[in-house]
Amino acid sequence: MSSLSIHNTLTRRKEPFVPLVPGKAGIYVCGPTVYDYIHIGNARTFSVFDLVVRWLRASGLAVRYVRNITDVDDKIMERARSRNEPIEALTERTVAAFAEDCARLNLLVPDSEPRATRYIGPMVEFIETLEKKGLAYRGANGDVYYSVRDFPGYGKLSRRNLDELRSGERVAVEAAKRDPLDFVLWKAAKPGEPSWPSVFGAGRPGWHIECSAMSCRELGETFDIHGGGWDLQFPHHENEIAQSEGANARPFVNYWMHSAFLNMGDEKMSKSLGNVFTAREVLAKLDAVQGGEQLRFFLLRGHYRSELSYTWDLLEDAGNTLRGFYTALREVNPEEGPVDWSHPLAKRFRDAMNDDFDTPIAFAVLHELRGEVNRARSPALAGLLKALGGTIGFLQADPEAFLKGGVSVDAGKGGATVDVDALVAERAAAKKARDFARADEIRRQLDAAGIVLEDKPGGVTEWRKK
RNA sequence: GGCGCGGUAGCAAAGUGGUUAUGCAGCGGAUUGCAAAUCCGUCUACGUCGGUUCGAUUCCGGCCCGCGCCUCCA
Repeated sequence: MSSLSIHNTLTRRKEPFVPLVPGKAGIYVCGPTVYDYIHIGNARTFSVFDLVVRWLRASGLAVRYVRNITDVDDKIMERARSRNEPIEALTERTVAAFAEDCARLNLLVPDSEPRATRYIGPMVEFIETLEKKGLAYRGANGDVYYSVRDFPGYGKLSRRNLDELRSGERVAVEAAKRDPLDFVLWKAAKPGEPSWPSVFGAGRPGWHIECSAMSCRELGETFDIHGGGWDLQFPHHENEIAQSEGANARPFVNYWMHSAFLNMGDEKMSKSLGNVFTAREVLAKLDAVQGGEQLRFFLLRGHYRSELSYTWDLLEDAGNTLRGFYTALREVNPEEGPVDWSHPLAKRFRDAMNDDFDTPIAFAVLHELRGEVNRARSPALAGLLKALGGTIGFLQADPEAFLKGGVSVDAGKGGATVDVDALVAERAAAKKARDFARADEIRRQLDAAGIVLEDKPGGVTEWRKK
């Protein structure tokens, strides 16, 4: 029986996963900054870690899953100001929208979603500890900074050498910093900005400190897995390590996981290129019933450490493939039940997932299983297919409902909605009378409306969305 | 300049020192009133030049090409 290996960014290699406490796992994922809807790159990252959590649980571990919400930040303040909306109204609205997007993508609700604004106290205490240990200092401008030169090992995650980091070349360095790479822990209050009282004076926390303080509260000083997008490696996660290990004098995280980027075609997603799509923009273009799982499948069928290109064709391709799975489950009613891990295909699926979440192979196994289901028409095998898909958050919808899709069917002529069932019934009568001309006319009419008819043995006609 | 990643068939995407990845698309066949679905079969591969090896897509080196981070960023 294979066991899980995880690629650890700290060591840049796959390592056997050994939980801190046998049978349990703690995972912290850097969540959204709630000033706008999440984009599909965010969706990829969150989907990846949803997959990780699901697989850890499928492996029998009791997982505590924490994903934070950053609700105090410069971008939030700017957005609230430009929209002339109170900050809290903006963040509450965005948090609610985020929850909707997650639900469409079939993302698990984390066990805890700590918000920065509710952990100001712990953050201040954290900074106090750092100051006592000589790792933090107060600048002339009232800000409190972390002194990176006083933390041995700074750069170990992103493999950067302090002297090679030419900070300040591209951005002006704050004069109050002793070293250009020092980062802010506490920002002194400015007029019109939200602030909290503290021993450092009124102010608000820097970005990095929330994750150190909240992960410590939620998961302890040392925990198993910390995840996020590739770009967070530096400086965010490097700074988290400096803060947490500096304050606690213990290892912070055992396994660092970073998901690769999603690009727009062959271009990087960026606001200046104007090619940032929100998850809900993409979902709006997809079928109301199928779209969420289609997007999830598109995001997860490649390996999480490989870059992924977003194109409409690839999204459609993912939809075609996914429909293939559901077609098999529609044709052979799956037995409900847990995974039979003794089945050879189940073993191969597990081996693939245990090999650093190798979803391309896992899905290849599922395709083989799909073929077996169709050949053998075995409810037990169909049940295995569904159960295996379920371990990573797929194939749990009702197959017929999934294949019929969710949007109203429009004939494209005068905007009239087609009554599919009535037409199918009429066609059945025509077929019985051997009026194939009429039957084919109805087929064509429905085809034009995006409906494919499938005649089954016994005179039954199924239909699905094209 | 520093650090790092990748080039696999039409498209996507794994993996392996010698034996079919897999999917979508295409093509042929079975099946079907016609279709669809399904099944069977099938065509396109491992950037380039060398090295190691009985044998390399798979290990090593050079080269070419593409890309990322070093600044807020999933």
